[in-house]
Amino acid sequence: MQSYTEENYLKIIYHLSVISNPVQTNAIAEKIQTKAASVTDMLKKLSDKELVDYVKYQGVTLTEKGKLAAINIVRKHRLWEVFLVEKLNFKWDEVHDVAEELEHIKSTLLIERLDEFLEFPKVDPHGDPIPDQHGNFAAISFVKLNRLKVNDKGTITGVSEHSSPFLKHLEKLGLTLGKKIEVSEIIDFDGSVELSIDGNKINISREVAKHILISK
Amino acid sequence: MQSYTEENYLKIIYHLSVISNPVQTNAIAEKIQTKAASVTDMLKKLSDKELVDYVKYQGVTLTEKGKLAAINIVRKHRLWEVFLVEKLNFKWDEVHDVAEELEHIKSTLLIERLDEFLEFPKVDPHGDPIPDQHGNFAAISFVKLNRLKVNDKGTITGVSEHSSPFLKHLEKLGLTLGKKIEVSEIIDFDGSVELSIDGNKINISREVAKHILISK
DNA sequence: AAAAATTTTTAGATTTGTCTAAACTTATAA
DNA sequence: TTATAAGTTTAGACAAATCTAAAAATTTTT
Ligand SMILES: [Mn+2]
Ligand SMILES: [Mn+2]
Ligand SMILES: [Mn+2]
Ligand SMILES: [Mn+2]
Repeated sequence: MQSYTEENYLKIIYHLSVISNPVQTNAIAEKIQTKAASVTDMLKKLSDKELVDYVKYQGVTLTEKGKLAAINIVRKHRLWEVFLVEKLNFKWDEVHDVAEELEHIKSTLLIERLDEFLEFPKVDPHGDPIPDQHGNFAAISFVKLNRLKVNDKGTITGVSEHSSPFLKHLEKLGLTLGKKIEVSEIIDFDGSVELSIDGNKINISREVAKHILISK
Repeated sequence: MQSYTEENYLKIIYHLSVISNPVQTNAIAEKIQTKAASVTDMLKKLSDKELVDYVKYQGVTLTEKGKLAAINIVRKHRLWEVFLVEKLNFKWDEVHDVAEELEHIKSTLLIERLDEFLEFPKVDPHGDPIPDQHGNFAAISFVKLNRLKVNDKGTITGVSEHSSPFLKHLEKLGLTLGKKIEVSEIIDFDGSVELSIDGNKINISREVAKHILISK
């Protein structure tokens, strides 16, 4: 079994390894809000437990065992988020911090029953896929909204930024999961994007567009 | 805010102070599965935080602040137990350990929404009362089954022992919450009790009878 | 290819919660 | 009322996770 802290490291290494592999010490330090020296200590420990392959000065990669542990935490995180939104009427911007705590509850029975209670959801409130108990999940194919051209159409299926201010902003603009959008114009001056949604035209900054995931 | 460990101490002091006040160091040590020396250290810390009144060699009493914190943890513990039984189909002997972890999740919104989702339950799966958000709850009046005389009748409204083996045993005998019983005989030899329940006669040991709570 | 900048690791402390062993206080018994 | 037992606290140590400051390795720049 891993400690609360070890679980957090595994999860963050998992998320970062999508972007770069192996994962650098400083990248972890920044995400986990700690100092590089502390990360080095933990990497040695995770390496001793054979959860990561660690090469001094080079970075870390999850082992199969570490990857499975990480995915299991992600599974729990996302199932709890679904629970909070579907059953307790949380908004999608309110769930993340609570799920950060709930994901560490240790009970296989609990999580399997929760999955069943929620009727085996495939995605969480931010459009992220929920792994099954074996760690398998279908990768969702999407394009970032800032990559679309004028007249391109699609459906909002996810977000790549989970902060409350960002999600509240999207909500206010009506940019929620499942909404159909069409790019009506891309403004030369600042790269901002004009969208058609629900018959209205709205303008969003390029920065916001980057974090909206679109599927056909 | 209190740490996970501090919360456990507060809760256990709260439960023990029903039996004896002030609460002794060794009593806490035994419940928390630790050594008396560790308890002493923690009592000093809780005293510094004004959560307990602590007199060296005499024991501890919860302050108002400490009592409120403790009741809040009990509230969370019991609400989670209801959730596990009512929504996730846990048995009453399976909930305690998971609730021990869930009770430490820090989110007022979560617990108020959970309470609402469960439709404001008044008792948990073991018949224990659930405090409201101000810490108030109605004390449930009961007699221990071993105190009843022959021909006394009543309803099972609670248990004073929460271990899985004990609860499974009761379940097998059909001695669950809400069941009506009548004492048909008390065996001289070993003090065991014969009960009428659902038209059948069953015999339970005095030790088991002690932990079954009966109301009129 | 050496110098400078960046990144990472080590060394030594610190905090939280725990432990053992010894000392001390209180309760019980002769 | 002194002796003994039981309960509690202190002293000193330890493991987990963190930190700062300094040293070492790697990468980038000149
Ligand atoms: Mn989240
Ligand atoms: Mn999510
Ligand atoms: Mn319980
Ligand atoms: Mn209970």
